[in-house]
Amino acid sequence: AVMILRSRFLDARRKRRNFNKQATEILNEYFYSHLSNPYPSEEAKEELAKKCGITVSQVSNWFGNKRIRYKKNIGKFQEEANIYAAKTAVTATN
Amino acid sequence: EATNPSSSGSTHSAAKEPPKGAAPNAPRTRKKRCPYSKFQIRELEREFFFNVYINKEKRLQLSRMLNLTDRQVKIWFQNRRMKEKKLSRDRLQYFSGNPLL
DNA sequence: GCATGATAAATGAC
DNA sequence: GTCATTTATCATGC
Repeated sequence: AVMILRSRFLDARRKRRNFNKQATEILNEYFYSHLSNPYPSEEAKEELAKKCGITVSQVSNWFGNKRIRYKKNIGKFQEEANIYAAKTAVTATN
Repeated sequence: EATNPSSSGSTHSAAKEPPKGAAPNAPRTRKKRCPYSKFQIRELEREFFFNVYINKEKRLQLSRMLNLTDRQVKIWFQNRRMKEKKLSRDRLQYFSGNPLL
């Protein structure tokens, strides 16, 4: 039984599973509200991880991928940026 | 599996190195990431199994055998130690935090 | 067929 | 030396 768990763990790292929509919403919300400095602190990462139901490493992976893919093609993310900008604007007024 | 998928077997000789002094303007281009071959990985892992920290002598020897720079070997061991640490963290979290499914 | 998460080389701060 | 990161590559989801 232990061996089954162990083997499952070992190859479970690269068996990718998409995050649920809510987690992606939370991550994007933070990213686009800190677009000038999208580098969450260790504490912020832990809080994001808890809220998203993922690990801190996964949060780091997400931000690493997001930063470079955003930088590489800002135009492609423009619509997404506007959406979350508007969303944070609404929450700010409330 | 025997041959190196990365072209020419040499991962550094063909790569760009800072000009020896001809061009003072230094747009030092970052070295392109070059995945290592199965053979290179096996030998590096073999040495890593014996000792996580490699001394300079074995490092030079390995770099010549694998056609890598000593700097590449040094960095590989650094990254490999970080990987080991992360694996330990993940294992701990996986086996302690979760109920056995 | 690309989007996306994870991993592998490479750099730099400290 | 560690360690967060950048970048390209890998593997999978859909």
